[in-house]
Amino acid sequence: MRILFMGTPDFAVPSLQALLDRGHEVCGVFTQPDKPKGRGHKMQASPVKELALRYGLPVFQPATLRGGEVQAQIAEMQADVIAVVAYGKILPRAVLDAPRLGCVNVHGSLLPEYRGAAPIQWTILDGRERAGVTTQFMAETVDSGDILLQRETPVDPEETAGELFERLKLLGADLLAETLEKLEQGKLSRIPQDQEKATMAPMLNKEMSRVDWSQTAQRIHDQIRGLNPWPCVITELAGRRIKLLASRVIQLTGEPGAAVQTEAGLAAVCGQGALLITELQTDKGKRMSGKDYLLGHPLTAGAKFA
RNA sequence: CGCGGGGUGGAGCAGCUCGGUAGCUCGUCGGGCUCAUAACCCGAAGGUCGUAGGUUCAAAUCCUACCCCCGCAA
Repeated sequence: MRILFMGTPDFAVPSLQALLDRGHEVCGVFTQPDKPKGRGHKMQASPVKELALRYGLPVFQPATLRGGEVQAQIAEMQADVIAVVAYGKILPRAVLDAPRLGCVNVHGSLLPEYRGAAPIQWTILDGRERAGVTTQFMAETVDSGDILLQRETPVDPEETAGELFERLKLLGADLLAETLEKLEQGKLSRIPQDQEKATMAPMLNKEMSRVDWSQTAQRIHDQIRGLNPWPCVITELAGRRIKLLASRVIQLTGEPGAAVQTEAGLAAVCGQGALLITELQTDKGKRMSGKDYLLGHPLTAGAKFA
């Protein structure tokens, strides 16, 4: 099959890899332009670009897909299908209509739930027990297209967004390959989304890192899991920034926000129940268990998380 | 040249400003006490203080370069 691939971050890499492994002809790879990133603001190529270059595939990094020139270029490629996985740009009508079989997208949720930029994180943040991936025909409105295939997976109560992410990107890659093959054989039917059941999973921001200790321990636990590895729950203890990376719900009462030394380690009292802080990161950047933290940072009387 | 923090026995930290015997909490090992204990007491092992140079009578500490880790900002 002649495929034009569009994708940018890590999540998209296994999908491209799967298409290559199955012997499809990837006639081009679209990915976001290199950007100055990280410390020192060094230019950095996207993970998808790096993979594409390793395979010697033609790479395209237009700033926009809205120009007639790019659109003509895409049309000339005569791809059977365009596979889009976390590309980061809206595809205009002209591009959606270009390939013979249409544009197929992999999304990290069981659509119509969790449309948008951060479906995996919101699945965890909401404490959901089931997650999944969906392949859909792309529509002009984000993630509203007809569903092709879905695959579901249970979420572990302790699983972080990052861990679920790692699993779903592999599931997604499999599902994409399967979808394209069945699509080519005409074995798929399109299932329109139930628009009534649609929910949104907007991009995360740093505002969400703050903890409201009056909430239930379970809810804060989900917040810690859902925001890990980025942007993470950030709180303050003894005047210093602390990232909370992992926790466990325990029974303990007291003033919400109170920092308590327990036999098992550092704990934080919540509105209902409490959290044992099983992994945290100090402002020096070291990751450690709450127990280790206490060895070098003894709690003062009445210490509270901010 | 974006801004900034950090690398000290196995773990987490202090010491660095104002060079001069390597400190604290925990762990480990041995012994003791106790009806008992994650408690307490006594003792011991374990560190090229990130790397390489430099200054000095003397460097964890001051100077230079490099390596690694992290936060902010993007």
